[in-house]
Amino acid sequence: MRLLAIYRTLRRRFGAADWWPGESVFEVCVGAILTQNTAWTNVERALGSLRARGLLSYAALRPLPASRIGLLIRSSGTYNVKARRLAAFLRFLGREYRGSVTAMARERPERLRERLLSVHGIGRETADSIALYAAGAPVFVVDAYTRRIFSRLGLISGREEYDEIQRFFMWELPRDAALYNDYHAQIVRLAKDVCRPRPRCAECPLENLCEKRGVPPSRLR
DNA sequence: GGCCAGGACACCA
DNA sequence: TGGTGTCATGGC
Repeated sequence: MRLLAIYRTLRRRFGAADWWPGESVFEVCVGAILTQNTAWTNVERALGSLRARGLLSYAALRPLPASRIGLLIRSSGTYNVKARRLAAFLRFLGREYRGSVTAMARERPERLRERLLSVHGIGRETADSIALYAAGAPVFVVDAYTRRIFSRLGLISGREEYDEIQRFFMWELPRDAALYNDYHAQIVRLAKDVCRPRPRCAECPLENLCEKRGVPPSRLR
């Protein structure tokens, strides 16, 4: 089963995902940084903390020192690190786009990715998440779920570089931001609802392919 | 009480 | 270029 067929199977099972979970484009950017190596439930708490104080906008957040931001996002973990990264992103947004995520979203996709990667604390996955989910750019997001699930299915080894896996997906799939958006959302849903916290392989829409391939149970989380 | 989560970076050899 | 340590909370 190849990539498009897998997507169609997931889509039939889960329906349209309508992602990313965020109430504004700015919130998507903040969430993309806060979710680094962190469960989304913890990110939601931090976003809620910012929202409750009316701080989920560039104008409100930009004047705050990183130390203050850190206290507000504690629940997302590694909060001192993430506060510095958020501050770096805010400086970037102010310097390059006068604080406007709308202006940022108008940037050409390749150029936007390149510029985001120059920001401290924004790596490939975070840059691509912002480019796709905040700016609607046709770039495929490769995350830990993607790596884990597709290596189990035998389509990648899982040890490839980020860019190599991304090229694989973008080579095989039509260049379509809506497709990349929903595909990644389907992967996350499969990982969360079926593969974790305890594998429910009998309910897997992908015909339990990884188990049939002899993937050991220890890898099925 | 230990393991893990939708990474990125610094440092070292 | 690749390996390892660090950051840190909250759920299970």
